[in-house]
Amino acid sequence: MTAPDSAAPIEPLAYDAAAVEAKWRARWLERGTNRTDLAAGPRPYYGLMMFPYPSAEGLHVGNLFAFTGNDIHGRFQRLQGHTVFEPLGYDAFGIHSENYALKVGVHPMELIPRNIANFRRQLDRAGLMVDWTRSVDTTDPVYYRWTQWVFLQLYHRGLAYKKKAGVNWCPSCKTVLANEQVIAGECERCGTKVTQRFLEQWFFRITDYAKRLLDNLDGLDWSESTKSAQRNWIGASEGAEVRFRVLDPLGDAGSAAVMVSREITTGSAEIAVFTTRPDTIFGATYLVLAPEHPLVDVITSDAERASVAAYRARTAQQDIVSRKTTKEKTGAFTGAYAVNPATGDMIPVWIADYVLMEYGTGAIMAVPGHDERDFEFATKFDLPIVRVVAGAGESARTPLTAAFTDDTGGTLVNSERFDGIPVSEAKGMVTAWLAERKSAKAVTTYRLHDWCISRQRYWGPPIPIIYCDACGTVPVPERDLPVVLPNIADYTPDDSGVSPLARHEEWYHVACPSCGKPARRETDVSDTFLDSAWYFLRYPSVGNDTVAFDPAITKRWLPVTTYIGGNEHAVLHLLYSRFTTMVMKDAGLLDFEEPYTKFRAHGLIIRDGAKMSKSRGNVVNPDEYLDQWGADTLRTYLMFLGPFEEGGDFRDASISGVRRFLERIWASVRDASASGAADREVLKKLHQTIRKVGDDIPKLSYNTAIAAMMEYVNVLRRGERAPHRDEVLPLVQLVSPFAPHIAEELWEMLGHSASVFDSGWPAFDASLVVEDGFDLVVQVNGKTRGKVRVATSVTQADALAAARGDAAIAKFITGEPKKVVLVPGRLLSIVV
RNA sequence: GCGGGGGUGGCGGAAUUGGCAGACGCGCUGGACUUAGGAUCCAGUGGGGCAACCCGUGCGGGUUCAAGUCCCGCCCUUCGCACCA
Repeated sequence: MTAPDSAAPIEPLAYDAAAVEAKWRARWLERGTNRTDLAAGPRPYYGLMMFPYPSAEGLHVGNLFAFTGNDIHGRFQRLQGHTVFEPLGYDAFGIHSENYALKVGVHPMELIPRNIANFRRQLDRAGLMVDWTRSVDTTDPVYYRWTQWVFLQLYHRGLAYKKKAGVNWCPSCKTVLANEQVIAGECERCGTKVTQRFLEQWFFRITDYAKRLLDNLDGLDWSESTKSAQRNWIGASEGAEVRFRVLDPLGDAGSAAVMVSREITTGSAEIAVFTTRPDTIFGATYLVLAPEHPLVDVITSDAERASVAAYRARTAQQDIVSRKTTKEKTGAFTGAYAVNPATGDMIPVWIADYVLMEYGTGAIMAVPGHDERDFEFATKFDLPIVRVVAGAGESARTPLTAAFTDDTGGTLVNSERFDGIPVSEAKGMVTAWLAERKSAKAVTTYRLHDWCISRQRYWGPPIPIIYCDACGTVPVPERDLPVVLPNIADYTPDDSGVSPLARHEEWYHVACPSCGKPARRETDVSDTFLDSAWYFLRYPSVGNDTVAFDPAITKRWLPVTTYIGGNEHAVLHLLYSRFTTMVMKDAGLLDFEEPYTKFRAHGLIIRDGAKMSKSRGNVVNPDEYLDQWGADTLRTYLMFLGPFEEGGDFRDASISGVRRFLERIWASVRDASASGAADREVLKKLHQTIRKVGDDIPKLSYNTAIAAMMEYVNVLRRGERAPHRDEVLPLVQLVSPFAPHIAEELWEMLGHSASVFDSGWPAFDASLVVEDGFDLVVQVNGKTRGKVRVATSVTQADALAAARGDAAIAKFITGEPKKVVLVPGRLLSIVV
């Protein structure tokens, strides 16, 4: 029998990911599917994702993972009827770009646009619902004009100031290094010994906002890990500031009695210290100042001047990192003495580098009996150690072989009127007692430092300040913004420690905006964290070049509804943008002070159990996977390999399962029949799935949502049954946030002409999932012995009867039940 | 040291917050269809045992009819902070 001329049976249309994806990329562009109507769309939903640094290597699967997770969330919100705004831009300034440009010998102004073009190409393939008409590029003068404007707002509010600060300096790279670039006192790149330099730098007074930044955290819907990292970083500690009077260094150091009387008449200097343990003041046997402390010059005796100067010089040379990590105690005696306000004793004043100028008051009262560092120091320099706290089973005379630092269980000893009082109570009591005598006050100190925004480099927005001999420091008037970063050929940093911009004469020299006389520009550029501290304010106002952010559109779209990003920015970026927002609020420019209502940190994609890195050679290039599997498969796979907030291990092996899942959906829709009726059991599973996926997506439980859809497809296709159209149509909507291209194609195959993303979310019908009975699990003496089918509303007595009627279970019910517990809808527990 | 996550089959991971441990996927085993299978489909798959059953969520205790989940004491791991007074 030969077939008639109608040829072989028609090949069923196979899923061709590349064709489908190309078709829908073009269609979305042409229809403007991803453009957001910012002015009129109902129920605004601002779904922000952290913008990437456009590296020369191109998009990383880690970026893709993060963006996809955010995109799914955004597409889901759109299906729920929100007007979703999902912008994306480029964070392209900074030392990374500059160093890379120097390395490959291509100017950043040439390199960055090239990188951005490549990023854009890759991002377009990823199927993100990004509104590209409102993108930002931090290196574009159209953008950084407003970054400079933000600087000026802070400057005008007295929140930007200049001060000298120590920085890590690599003499070989001729550049300032961040603390994390210093490895064991050496430059991470070239291995040269790092030194410390003092440079005039611009700072933002973020410490003025420490309390607000800390207190507001409680009310934010953020990942707990992120809030905790911020709390850690702000580092509030409660304690007391205690003042110690310094004795006249010229006096006779041999007699305490004489000294005390002299000191009252001369009224010499006071040293303020910060302590979290005011209760231990009776054990404060010496004071220590940071070597940089301004009082050191005042109090140092002639006899000690040379050794103090030598010690200070040595400290000034040391790099900042090794100073903080070298535990070996060093120091020098100043020759001065102070009075312990609790005991009246004369105690020596030392300087040591274990005391940091930038924390607290830059001075401490040393209590060697109850602080490990002080104990070590006192032991080394033979200073007195006094016990003032006794732990359980200890007395005032129990010798101290190490510092006793427990501040929960102890009671005070050798502390006069406070003897016997528990440490927990004594803290407040001692502070109050000292306060009465005008020697102390309760204070909270923060670990947070002011934000240094100066960079002595080329690739950043110039700080908009002009120095005039007549007028002093003059901010660039807003009408003169932007201060354009000049395109200079030689942007290599040099040994001067001054930005390369200083070498560009015609840019550097400028007329003073205030008096017109010759003046000079600030040559530092600002930190990239300033670029990203306000970018979310800009997106909705992109295109409006008369303001940084339009008040009406800002009111409509901000604060950001959901922000998703990596935990590597949990501290600095998020803190700086919160601070900037608070300042804008205080300036009356915004009516909210927390920029991100909800923040979730995504996890990290690792490979072979390790973070992806070039040196390890385990970096996954998304292009390869997009070519081989398509964006829909890669997206869904990335979301399936683990919980979104934890990340997961990328492995080639399991991607095929996800691809098979999409193919099965494709075949189900292709083969669906419109005649007859949908199967009731299948519909039940469908509606359970609608509920599950709808519950899981908002929780970012993408992996379990996908698993639920896979389960449904297994039911749908069981035994190679032919699905009904009503069984597959809602599935296309469910899967669409994950696999948008194939969903659009299938939606069209089902006869729709509009986008699936404007079709709404399938309705969940509770009546379809009602079960008329269920399998009751029966436990006897705590062990599962079987299950019986019973009615949903079964009573305990009926359940027990049913269990007894099942031979396999009944044989374990050996006597009269002592106790019976029925968990409705779940199980029956019988104790015999 | 302080703070935040984690420890579940061969692997990635589920488990409605105290209620059938191992959903879903990979891998593996067997089968079907095939000239063929690295395609597709079906079935099985924590360990032990012929079986009835027994044992199993890092370790040791405890609470409970019932513990991966709660309590106490440890171990390991990962991330953040750290000479911060």
